[in-house]
Amino acid sequence: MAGEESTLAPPGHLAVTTPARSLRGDLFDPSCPTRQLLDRVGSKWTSMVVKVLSSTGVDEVRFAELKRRMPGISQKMLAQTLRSLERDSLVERRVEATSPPRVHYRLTTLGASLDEPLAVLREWAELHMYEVEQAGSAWDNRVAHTQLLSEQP
Amino acid sequence: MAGEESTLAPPGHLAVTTPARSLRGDLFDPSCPTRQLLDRVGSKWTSMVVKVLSSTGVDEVRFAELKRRMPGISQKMLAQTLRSLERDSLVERRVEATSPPRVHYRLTTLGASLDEPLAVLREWAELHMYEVEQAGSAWDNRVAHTQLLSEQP
DNA sequence: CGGGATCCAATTTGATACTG
DNA sequence: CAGTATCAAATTGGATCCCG
Repeated sequence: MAGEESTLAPPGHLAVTTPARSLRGDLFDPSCPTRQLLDRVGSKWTSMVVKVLSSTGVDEVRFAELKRRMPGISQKMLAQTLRSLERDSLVERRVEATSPPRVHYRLTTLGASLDEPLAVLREWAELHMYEVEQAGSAWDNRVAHTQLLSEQP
Repeated sequence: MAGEESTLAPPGHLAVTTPARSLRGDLFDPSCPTRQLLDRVGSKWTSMVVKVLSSTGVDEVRFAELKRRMPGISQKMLAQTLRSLERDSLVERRVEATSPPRVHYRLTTLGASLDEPLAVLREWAELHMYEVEQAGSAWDNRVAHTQLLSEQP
């Protein structure tokens, strides 16, 4: 995920944050938009939050409900992921000032639009990842076999 | 990236590797195809290798040439990324037994097909990441400002 | 309830040096 | 040339405890 507080502007002048995109926008430079997107969707829970928020009937979901729909996530990671998404304007946060307070999350229009590319990725995964996994197992077996051979005295 | 040698089958029985996909294929379980794909494309150099191999005129590229086209990558990371992709059957490796040896890489059909979903992601990134970055800067400024206020004695 | 703050373990990446 | 091996640094994720 993007550094939580590491990106804070040095106090005293406003963050301009236009590092003069070095080359063309190639994947290797950190300011490349694709690289930045990949860093986000690659982080463990981001895509799932987007998916859950986009596939629910009601468009707002509360923190606890969200957590319940994502078995295995800790409060910390859920809060962290949500704040990252909020920072990116992909998610909106609404607080009901009751006691105890209720906090609702929803995708922004921008966030909702991200679900489409992710759906394409999901589709590819469902079509082809089985083949990838099979290839991986076969490769591992070949490696194990090779190692056994070279260990013979 | 998937563990390099951690996935080796215990010597003595073949790896069956069908962990009875726990629930539906939801993103949170490690055997979910989308999760596995995300782990791969999320790793730093994978997507770039796919892009470079898919966008070149000649369909085979040598190791050094590949490295030259990816400023910033180390030999180690390039080799590691390539072997991961080879393990996944997304890339094929061909060795010319000359001296010194020449090693050529190319995308498999499977690997080439992955470029399409990635292109969709790239397109979204180019359309919308600027907005995301702007939102991030604004958020950081708000946070910095809030902190300054709370620091007043 | 909805987090923030800490501490810690595991992974990932990078720099460097060595080799067939 | 095309790697492998090793070590150190940086990130990331998770477990916990605490708080309004």
